[in-house]
Amino acid sequence: MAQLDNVTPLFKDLAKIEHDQNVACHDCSLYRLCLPLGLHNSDLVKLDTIIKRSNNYKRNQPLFSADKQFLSLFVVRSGSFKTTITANDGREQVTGFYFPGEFIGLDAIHQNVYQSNAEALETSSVCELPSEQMQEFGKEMPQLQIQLLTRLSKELSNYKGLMLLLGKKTADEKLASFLLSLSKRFQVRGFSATNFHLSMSRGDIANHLGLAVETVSRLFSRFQDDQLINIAGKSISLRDMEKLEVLCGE
Amino acid sequence: MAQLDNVTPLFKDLAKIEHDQNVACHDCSLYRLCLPLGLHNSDLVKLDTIIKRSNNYKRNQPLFSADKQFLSLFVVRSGSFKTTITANDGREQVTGFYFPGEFIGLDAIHQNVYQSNAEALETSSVCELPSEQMQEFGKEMPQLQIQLLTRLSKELSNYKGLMLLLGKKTADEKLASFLLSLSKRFQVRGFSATNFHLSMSRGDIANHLGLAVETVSRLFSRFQDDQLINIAGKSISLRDMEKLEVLCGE
DNA sequence: GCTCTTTCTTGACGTGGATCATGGCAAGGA
DNA sequence: TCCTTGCCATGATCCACGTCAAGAAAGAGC
Repeated sequence: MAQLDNVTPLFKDLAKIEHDQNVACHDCSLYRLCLPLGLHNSDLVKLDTIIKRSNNYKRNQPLFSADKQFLSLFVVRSGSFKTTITANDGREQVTGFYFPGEFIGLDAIHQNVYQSNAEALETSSVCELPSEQMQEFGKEMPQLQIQLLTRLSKELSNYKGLMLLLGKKTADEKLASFLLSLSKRFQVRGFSATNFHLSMSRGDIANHLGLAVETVSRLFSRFQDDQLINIAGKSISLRDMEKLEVLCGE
Repeated sequence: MAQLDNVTPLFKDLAKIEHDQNVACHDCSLYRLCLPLGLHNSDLVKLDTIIKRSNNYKRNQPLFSADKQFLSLFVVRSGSFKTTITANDGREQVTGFYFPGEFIGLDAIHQNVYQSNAEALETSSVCELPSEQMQEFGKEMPQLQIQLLTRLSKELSNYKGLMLLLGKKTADEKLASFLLSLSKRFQVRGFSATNFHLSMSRGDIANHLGLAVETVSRLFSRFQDDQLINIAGKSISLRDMEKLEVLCGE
């Protein structure tokens, strides 16, 4: 995310602030998108005391692994992460990509065990919310619980959309849907909806969409030939949003 | 579910009780599987006052539809339901099947709008939890919120498993995984893990697994030839659980 | 700067599962 | 008993996408 430069005035100092380990929630540029929204000021101050702000994670560095004890929820502060699950024969599925303000680890709550692997896609940092203290605080702060319920509910409905994508869509539709989903998420974060950086590899994209790398590569080329996008390595710009919207079929 | 007859002693009167509209939570045979688990007795009594116990829904009768206002969460009391989402061109994805004690509608919380369509697969009934009152009660009953969080978290992690299934598994593996998932869910409900009734059509199964009806039909035949299962219409018995476990690759 | 490695692209070919088409069977209605 | 309707089974055919192979770029390490 730090590579992105088409920031709106509102978020013009995002890149600076988000990398600062010592900024409290109420001064954080992600405040509007993040957990504390809706909390009373006094609760926010309390919450601040349990949040650990991480150092940078490097590309490919794991945040947590499946089957390990669930100790903390994470919120992305800068950069991006992917989560994967693994079949017993080693096949992997990339279950999601996570950008600043998004929660990682919500699926671990029900068994107190991480259900997936999470790793950084680029130099990234997180805010860590220790699960025990979150549970304590939750009892006194219904708003905090409601935030978590809302996040979980939203992620759940995303995943149902992904089922439609994986189960029913063609390769073209899958890629168009993926690009538009990224676009919308960057937009609410104050970045350009049309020009952005793909922090994940072609392999990750292909895996996530249930396609072969070669198919994704060919589609990028074809979308470019058809003037739907411009793509150069990891930089992409969406040239014809309308056609992309039609293509994705939602 | 009412058609199932291999019930264990523990649940021997399930079929009778579950259809009784007037049974309170603490007398319900689903108590151990359901929402109230972990609530104090006084809270349970309070909760009981807002729960509406439905009449029977008939086969194909909708419980709710996507884009309608979110008014209630539902818990299946008897029978079974499916949920679907629809692309704008009419393509449907069956996102899930729901059995007694399971929640329907959790993905509607974040926008106060139902995100999917739900309909009965057979004669079925539900307990209805009005969302407004649930929100009120949630503020005073942290245990209730925790139950909801736990359910959501579990459903979320199921969906990540479904992504692996849809994205990476072969037709054989998909069907084996599906059958074993049903088996486990029936088992915790006190029914036979090996002999049960498929309340959904071949079409629903195929759709849910991202396959064609014909493929599902051929697979059932082949599994039968290979002595993995016996199938006759909607009745199925799993003959070789071990091989099925191996086949499903988890 | 240069090598080594990883990632990406592009072409040629093969295949798993979709689609199409036909027929069987059970339930319901007259 | 016949007809209709819905659901399921199964064979024949086809195609979207995967697999294989071979370069081309792009980083990573020195």
